[in-house]
Amino acid sequence: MPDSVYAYLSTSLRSAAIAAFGEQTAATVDIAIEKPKHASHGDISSPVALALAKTLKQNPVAVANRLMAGFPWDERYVSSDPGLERTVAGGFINFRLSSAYLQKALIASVQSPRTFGRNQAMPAKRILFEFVSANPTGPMVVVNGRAAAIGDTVARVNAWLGHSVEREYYVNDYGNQVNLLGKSIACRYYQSLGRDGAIPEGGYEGEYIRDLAAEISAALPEVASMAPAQAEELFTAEALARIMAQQKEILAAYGVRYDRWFRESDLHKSDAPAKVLALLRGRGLVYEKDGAVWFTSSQFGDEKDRVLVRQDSSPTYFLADLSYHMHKATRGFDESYTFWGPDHHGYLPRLEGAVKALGLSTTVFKNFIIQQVNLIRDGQPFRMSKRKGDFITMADLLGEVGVDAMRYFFLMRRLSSHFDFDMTLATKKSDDNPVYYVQYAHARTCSLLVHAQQQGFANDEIAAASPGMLSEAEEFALLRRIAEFPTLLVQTAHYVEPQRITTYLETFASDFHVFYQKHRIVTDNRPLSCARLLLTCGVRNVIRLGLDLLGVSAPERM
RNA sequence: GUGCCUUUAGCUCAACUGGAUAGAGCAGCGGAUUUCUAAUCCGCAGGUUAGGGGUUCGAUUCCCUUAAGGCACGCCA
Repeated sequence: MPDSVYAYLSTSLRSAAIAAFGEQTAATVDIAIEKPKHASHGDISSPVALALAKTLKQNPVAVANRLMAGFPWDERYVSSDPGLERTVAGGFINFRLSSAYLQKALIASVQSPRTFGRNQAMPAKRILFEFVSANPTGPMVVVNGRAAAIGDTVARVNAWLGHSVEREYYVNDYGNQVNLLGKSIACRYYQSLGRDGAIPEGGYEGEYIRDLAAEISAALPEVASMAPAQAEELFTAEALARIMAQQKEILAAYGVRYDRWFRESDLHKSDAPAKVLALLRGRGLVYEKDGAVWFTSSQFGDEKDRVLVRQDSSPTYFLADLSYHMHKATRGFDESYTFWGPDHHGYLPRLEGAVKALGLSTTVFKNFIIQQVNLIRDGQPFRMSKRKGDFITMADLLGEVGVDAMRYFFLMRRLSSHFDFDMTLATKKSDDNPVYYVQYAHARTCSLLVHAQQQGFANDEIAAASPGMLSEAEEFALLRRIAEFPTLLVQTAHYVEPQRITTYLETFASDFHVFYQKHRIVTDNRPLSCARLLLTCGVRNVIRLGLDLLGVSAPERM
């Protein structure tokens, strides 16, 4: 038995098409299953007859009717009651979910909330998610917060679906940037001792550099007696450790825990970069020019060739990144997602080109750019200036708006959209803040169940209620929402679009508020009350589950 | 200059990846509470989907083009 109505419909429509028009014709079309825009069209529909009509050069309605003549109706999924809905309209084939299907979903959401929505049909995969990976040379910025929310939630959804997920943070603790970090701190340290010296070209000038210099020299007084080069090294190592610890702390407070912090420097300690170089060289994709070693990335869609090994024979970030990808490839993941910041979109063509050149599968390695974030305060764009000191970091934003609003807001939009974060709205505890709207619906279900208990409704009695008592339009709307949840998760994971969950929760919350407004749940009619309380349980579980996947709390009282 | 992202109601965004009458929230206006939470609900109004062209039964979605905004263009990471 197919585990979803989608699977049932697509196989059934396929076999009906074969029966009606023969295998050859049926094979020419995809069986699309979609949710109609208007509820009056049914719960699920398929435009397959429109596509077939084109191949057959026949009237779509006639094609649809012929196709449906041999359709294998199954009441466990859809209702075949012709009075319920016109099955064929304008060439679309419309279905209504059966009561049996809806009731089964409700029971599942109430009885096994810890597995509701898990996809048993899908084989479990091992999936790696790398995200944030901010340079350990300064504080994390607001776009890192967006990446953290998205990467973590996509990982949560995949884990929920039954996959084995790992979260990884790539630490760029090697090369010029970290050297500059150490030099900058050393410079501030010597300045504090009254010695001369300027921050090196391209070095870090933020206030936190002074703080690090003071903290480290206080913790490790022996730095005073060290030669400058040695002191620089110590400052570098110690600063990296401190910055990483701080990043971990902030991310943990934000609800994100990584399974692994992968250090770039470890790659350089091994022969991994040399191996990648040899591999590319063996394929004739490498050449020498101006004393450097180049990769022919222009053959792979990049605008020009890129350097792998510099004139001074040190490896570039690019080469290290390729060896990192090779390393990931040897670890046996079925899929490997990398979420990049907006500043990396120019980098992806060469990376994807090289990944292809290395023979790595592009269906395994998937890259996503998370677009920039603009802060809005009091309706005005908040222009950040490091010099003036009015710079808002990820930690600042977290402190100001809190985990719930911050994660929720970052998850409201698709990754590719440039996001305006309205700080004033996010901190507002009012009805125009969507986080509270959804949380309030959850709190309402909880207080309703508490109220029912006080009125003498026992949990057992509610659990044994008959969902067949539910007949109002508002009740069916909620049943459909619950039944829709498993598909929502599959699609969210497939398209990597977490905003589907926030959109879903908002409409779901709205449906519940409407239901609540229109119907009294706890009444003298005991069987009906129990059925409505059962429904309320399902609503509560699914909203809570959705909020959990977003990393947003589900308060029981507000 | 080149590449990438974005452009849908006054504002912020959806539209299940090419389907039916483009939908929500906020803001605006008008209503609903002797009731299980009014952080709620109901109604009204709001559109040439930035402009133009193309592809086809059908386009917000795909292609071309123009415009606007943003980001990136290093032997940094």
